[in-house]
Amino acid sequence: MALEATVRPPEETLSLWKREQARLKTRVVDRDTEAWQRDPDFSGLQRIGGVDVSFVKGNSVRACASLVVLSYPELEVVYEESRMVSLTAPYVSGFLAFREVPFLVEAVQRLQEMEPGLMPQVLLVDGNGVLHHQGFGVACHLGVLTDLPCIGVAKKLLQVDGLENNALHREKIQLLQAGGDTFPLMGGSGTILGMALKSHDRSAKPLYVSVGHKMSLEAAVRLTRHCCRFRIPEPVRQADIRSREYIRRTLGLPGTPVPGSQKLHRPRACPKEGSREFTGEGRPSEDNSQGSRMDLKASQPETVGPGLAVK
DNA sequence: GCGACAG
DNA sequence: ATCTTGTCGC
Repeated sequence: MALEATVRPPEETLSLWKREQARLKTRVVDRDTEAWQRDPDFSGLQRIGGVDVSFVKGNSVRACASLVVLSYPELEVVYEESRMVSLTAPYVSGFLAFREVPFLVEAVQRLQEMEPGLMPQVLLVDGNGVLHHQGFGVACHLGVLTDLPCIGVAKKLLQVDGLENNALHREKIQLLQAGGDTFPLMGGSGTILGMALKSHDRSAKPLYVSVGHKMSLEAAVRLTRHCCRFRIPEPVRQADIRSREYIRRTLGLPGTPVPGSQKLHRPRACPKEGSREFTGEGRPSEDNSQGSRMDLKASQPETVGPGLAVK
């Protein structure tokens, strides 16, 4: 059975995860690698991806992972895939990627198979990049595993390396005037780990932008700003909206009983639907037979597609 | 016992 | 992340 994605993993698992983060961190590229990233108007940029995972309320395992692709600069959704998944790892601050990234990588892989022409040129990720305990947040993790440029966009400050959401920090926030205003987030070593960004004119809370992969912080901030019709950049916002919507429409549908309810309400046998999901297309459904528990599974796929190799 | 805590 | 209604403002 799927492990309790609620329990804190043993220290042994956490140190394995840390080792994996340290190993993959050496592959992060924290500078612009594409021509469009340096262009004042992002000329050449046509597709931006966004990913998010939403959860089923009373359930720590079931979730919906969404990948959307938006056109640039129109910011219209040109691709969407939302799919129910069964999480195997619990949420532990600093190790978010081990919970969510495997399903996001799979989504990118399916996109590469089904609609390679819609592969995004950059991914906006809900969470941090190098602004992280080990300097390797979920945006870096997804970037390295897919070899796509990635930007970390967090809604709350991760208090790490001396960064604190204290009075001084809140003062700086209040000094932000117009949309696009920023201030640097400097770690203890003096390195700029990210930027606080007022994403639009009337947004009290800033976004915390950091480099994920294959992009400079300056370009990451500028692009994030260009994606904000509202506080949350459109690619991430659309992924969030659509993953929640998918859950809302999926819950209560047959074939998806709540774990404990089966024995109580359905003591008798029914056709073995098991834990299959309805895709709405009658396609075979999700089966995260990752085989195991919480392990190094988040880093299992090392390649996504042409030119997207990671060894 | 108390504070911290991306999603 | 999720639990939750109304309310103030453009």
